[in-house]
Order: sequence, then C-alpha cells, then structure tokens
Amino acid sequence: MSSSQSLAASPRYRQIIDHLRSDIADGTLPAHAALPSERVIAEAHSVSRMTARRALEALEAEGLAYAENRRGRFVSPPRLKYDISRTVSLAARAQSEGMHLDIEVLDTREVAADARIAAMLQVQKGEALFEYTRLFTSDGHAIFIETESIIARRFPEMLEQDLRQSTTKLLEQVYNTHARTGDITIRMRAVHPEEAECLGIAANHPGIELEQIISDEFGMPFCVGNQIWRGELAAFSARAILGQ
Amino acid sequence: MSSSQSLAASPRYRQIIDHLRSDIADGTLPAHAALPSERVIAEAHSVSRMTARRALEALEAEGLAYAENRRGRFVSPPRLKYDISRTVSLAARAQSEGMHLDIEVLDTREVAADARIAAMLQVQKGEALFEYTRLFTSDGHAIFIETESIIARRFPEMLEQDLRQSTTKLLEQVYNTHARTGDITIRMRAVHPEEAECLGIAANHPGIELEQIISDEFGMPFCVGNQIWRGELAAFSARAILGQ
DNA sequence: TTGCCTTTTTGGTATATACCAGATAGATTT
DNA sequence: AAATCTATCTGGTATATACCAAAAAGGCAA
Repeated sequence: MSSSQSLAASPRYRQIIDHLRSDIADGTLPAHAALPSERVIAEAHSVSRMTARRALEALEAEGLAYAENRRGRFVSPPRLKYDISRTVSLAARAQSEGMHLDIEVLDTREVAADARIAAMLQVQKGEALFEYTRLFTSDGHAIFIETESIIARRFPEMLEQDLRQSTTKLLEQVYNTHARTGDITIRMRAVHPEEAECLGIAANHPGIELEQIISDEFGMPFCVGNQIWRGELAAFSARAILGQ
Repeated sequence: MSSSQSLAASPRYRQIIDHLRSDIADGTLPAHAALPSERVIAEAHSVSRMTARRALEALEAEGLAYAENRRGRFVSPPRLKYDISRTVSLAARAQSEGMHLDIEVLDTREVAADARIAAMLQVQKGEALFEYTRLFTSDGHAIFIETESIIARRFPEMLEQDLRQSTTKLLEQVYNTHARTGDITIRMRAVHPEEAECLGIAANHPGIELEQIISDEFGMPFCVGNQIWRGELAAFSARAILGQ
C-alpha cells in the first residue's frame, strides 16, 4: 500500500499511542487497568499486530504502561517518591507516608567478597559476606529488587534474623550499628531476564539501578545495597547543599 | 520451521545479543564504533532482519548501544558521572575532571509562568520568565538537553548574556545571586521525538529526566532546570547524611 | 576545489503469517 | 466443593516482504 503514512502524516503507530495516551490521561484507563491487547488494537485500528505492538512498546518506554509476561499490558500507577538524601530505609519512610511496602525474602547466602564489593566495603577480597535478595511490593505489585551485602564477621547470625523489615533498624537494634552516610549511584539500564521474572514483568523492561554504600558514624562502610527498580515506578529526589 | 528455539534453547535474538555484547566487552568494538547493520547481522546469523533488529534494540535498552536516525547503531561510551549533591553546575565540574563539555544554545524566549513552574518558583502564575534551552555535548556527541526558567525581573537582560557557560557562575558574577540549595528529582522516561532529534538519536530512546529547583542563600527559589539525558550516558551520584 | 547528481546503505514503517507457551476462565468430572 | 480438563486469551519468537526517507559515498562536471 503506497499511500500510507504519506504527506508528513504521523506514523500510524504514533496515532495509536496518542489515542491510548489520552485514554490514560483522562482516566478512562485507570492505574493497573488492562490495556487492549495487541490483537484488539490491530483490529480496532485496522493495522497489523506488529504495528499495534510497536505502539504498546512505546507506551512502555514512556513509563505509561507495563507488560506482564503473556498476561497483558497495564496502566502504570503513580511513581513512588524516594528521597535519597534523607532516608536509607525506604520501607520505614513509605509507611510513614501512608503507603504500604511489603518485603519478601527471595534468597539468602554466604559468599566471599569479589574485588568490586571488597573495594566498596574496604575489606580484603575473599572476606566473608552475608547476602540477601529481597523483593519489595506494594499492593501486590512488584516495585524493585534489592540485594544487600554485609560484612559477616561484624554481624554474626544476621541471616537468622527476620529480614522482612528495615535492615537499617535491624542493624541498629540488634548490632548497635548506626547508618550515618549513604553513597548512592543511580543509572538507567534494562532489567535482566531473571530480574524481570522476579518482578513479574517482561524482559528488557527499562529500569533504574540504585547502588548505595552505607557507612557508620566512624565512616566505615558496612553494607552495600543494589536495587533495580521498575523504571516507570521510580522518582528519586535529593537536596544538594552547595558549600563553596 | 518448527524446530527453531525448541528444547529450552535461548531465543536466537538473545544469542545475537550475547555475541555482540562480548564484542563490546572485550574491546573488539570500541566506544562509538559502528555495530553491524541490521541487514549484515541478519545475513551473518541467518535470521530475518526483524530478528536482528530485536537484538540491536535490546542492546540499546541495556545501554550498550545507541542508534542515530538512519545512520546506524554505535557502541555507547562510558557514562558521565554527575555528583548531584555537590554540584549545580555540571559544566564546571566536568571540566575540572579533564572532560570537555560543549554548550550550544538552541532557543531563548520570554514566557509567562504556568501553574506548575509558578508553584516551584513561589511566584504568581503569569509571572514573566526567561527560558533558554541548551544542548550539552562532549566530543561531538550529545549528552543531554537542558531547559532553565528564571524569574525575569530578578535577572534583567539575562538573555543578552552569553549562555554558553555555567549559568550558576553567570548569576553569581553578573547578578550577585548565589546558588545554595538544589532540590532535585530524577525519573526515567523515553525521550520525546523532538528531543530525540536535538540529541541526534532515535525517538523513544530511554532517557533520564532530572529536574532541579535552585534556591539562594535565603531559601528563595530563583531557577528551575529540567534536563533530559540519554539514559545510557548518565550516572548520578549523591551522598545522603542521615541525621536520624 | 567546489558543487551537484546518482547510487548505495541505513534504519523506519508497515503488512501478513505462523507457531509456541504461559495464563486464565469456564465447563466438566470426580 | 475440589480437582481436572479444555478451549481461549495473552504476549513471545520468528520469517519474508515491501517501500520510504534520510544519510553517506562515489563519481562527475564546472
């Protein structure tokens, strides 16, 4: 068909995007509502399924929708605001703001520090570490996966504790270690296939990785945390104070 | 062909990803080198062009490659580190780290504040603002676009200044206004088609939006900045101090 | 050297088709 | 009521094809 999309008309997949975007904006499609399936859109707009798919994938890239594997696509809820300059423990803060965060422990293990983590924690390579991976959900919807690595000799029996709570609080109450600084790095990347499975979303979903090194009141780092967020759900805020 | 991809073998497009990823990791394909084109990959791996495309798009999502419109796909360079808790002016800091940032002024204009920006700047809706949009590049490669809005009556003749420099410095030297705090919000979203054109990349490219409200030593906000970064090029760092 | 034109290459858009595999809902059986 | 089966829905993977438009490269003429 040689007449399609001619004369500077916007591409058909973009017209579909605009249509769906306005349905989301005006509330016709509320948060977590199912978007029409690829086949339904293809039929309704008289395009091929691949074109419908392109439109839906663009909405995902914009952060307006997310896909659950072979289940369908859904409208993204509002983003969760995370103030990185005031909180190490997100769980505690979310609860104080009326939001409920659930924590599920996916895995716990004891490992030897590799070069990268050893440098961050200022210990020898090979130092024994406790690691645990946890899934944070709200309202039944996965938000991010976190893996923390702590120095084993400093926190004996740590893995026997109940890890379904703020570890900052746990380390304070049980081990008398107080978090004082967090050095944070944020970058964008796609979620790996395994992470996507935990999060219940499609592989290659855009995500934000947040890594933090937590140190005590003496400046000694004792914990490295690595979070991978569903990109469309995160909003990080911080306050910079400019000495000079 | 019913035998393809059976028996838990990974999908063919993922095999192509792995192949290219290792070429990037071991330096066979250095930063900014052209990746093989869709047609070349299709031929080399005996897959259809669409499958080759899926692999390349996944590499983009991972942040390992970027596409320039109808020009080809290229290997991403290392990320630019931006310490948000110590700098408002990225340009000055980048230069001090031996990196050269070029600034190009895309547009300047005088507008009336809309409700959103008025609230951020604590002025009446309709207040006159100066706005300018600038493109930041390094080594000929676009990194992010920034639009700043400042209160016009506080900075007369601002648009007649040379905007190809750190505005923090400019406001200090010309108007004796000192930036003291920056309230920053970071979130992931795709770049809009117009932004993509400025950045010289394909539409829907994953990006990171950084918004900051800059206030003076009296706590009065005087500037709102909005940056949209090519997601694969950004790494934001911050230090949180936990005052309990 | 400069400017122009043509050819080639590149990704962008779009269709039509096919089969697979996980998820789900409804009907049926126990 | 609980378990199971089954048809149907979903997106996931994959092929083959077509034409378009921007970009780049090469050749040619002024």
